[in-house]
Amino acid sequence: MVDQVGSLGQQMWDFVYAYDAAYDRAAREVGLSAAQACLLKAVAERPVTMGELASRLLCDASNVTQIVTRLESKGLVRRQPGARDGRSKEVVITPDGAVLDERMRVAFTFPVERLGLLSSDARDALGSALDVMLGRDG
Amino acid sequence: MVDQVGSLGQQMWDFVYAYDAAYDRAAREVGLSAAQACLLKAVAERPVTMGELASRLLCDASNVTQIVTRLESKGLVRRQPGARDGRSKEVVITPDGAVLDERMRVAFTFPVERLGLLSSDARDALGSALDVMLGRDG
DNA sequence: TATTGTTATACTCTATAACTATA
DNA sequence: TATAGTTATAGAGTATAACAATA
Repeated sequence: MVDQVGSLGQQMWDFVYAYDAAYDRAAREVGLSAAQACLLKAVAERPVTMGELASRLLCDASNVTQIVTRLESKGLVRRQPGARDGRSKEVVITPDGAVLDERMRVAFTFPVERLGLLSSDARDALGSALDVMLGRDG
Repeated sequence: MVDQVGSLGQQMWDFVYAYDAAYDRAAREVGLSAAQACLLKAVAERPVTMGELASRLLCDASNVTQIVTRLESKGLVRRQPGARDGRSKEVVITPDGAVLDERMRVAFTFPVERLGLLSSDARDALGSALDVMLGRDG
């Protein structure tokens, strides 16, 4: 059992390694860093405050300030005053930003490619395993 | 089917995100950056040349130079002349480095923790799926 | 001449501490 | 006074270009 976990641990490492590398490559293909692509993705769903971005990206607020400033200077997002709280700011994606986010999703072929190698049953099994490991059932 | 892949893609994203965050946290716990921990892990197996490290870490050689220099200044690795080729250098782990690498493995509890949530059958299924997605059979 | 590694440089990511403005 | 965000600063990761030493 320990050996099974050990070997699985190595496979998991290799897979995450390949996943991260592919994400980084895709981001650079569209002219972004991985961190920028990540933030753009978060903002693409809906406007998000700076603080919320820091929470979701698991980093310091001062870091978010800089990444947003860079994306803003590229015209991909803009800051707007927070809805209720005069202190807060929301980051909103621009049309150009939405286009680039979509290009990024297209460029990041890794997940679809790899999942496409699995049988339907294997996909089901993988989905169940990920649910459990993410604490989403059981 | 497309929806299945889409949902699975999100689960995969979430899992990789959690994995990366956990690795980063573990590295910081032992006083390393993720990149430093990664290089130390590579060198822990056996001496590796600078160029080989660049290949394995998927980065430029000049980057490896800097990371190795930092690890060397912490006394965790050392450079030694290459075996056959007088131009090359091998990076060798020191006793202190080996201790820290082991501490890192202990600190990085994420894989074992999460795999421990799975049944034996689910682990088998996950292992098979990863093999296929990593192109290691079929 | 080609290759291994380093140096110089520049940009990005990241965090800490001090600060401004608002609550 | 507490909170949201920014600024200043510093260390680390990263790549490109120019370079040294060796093959």
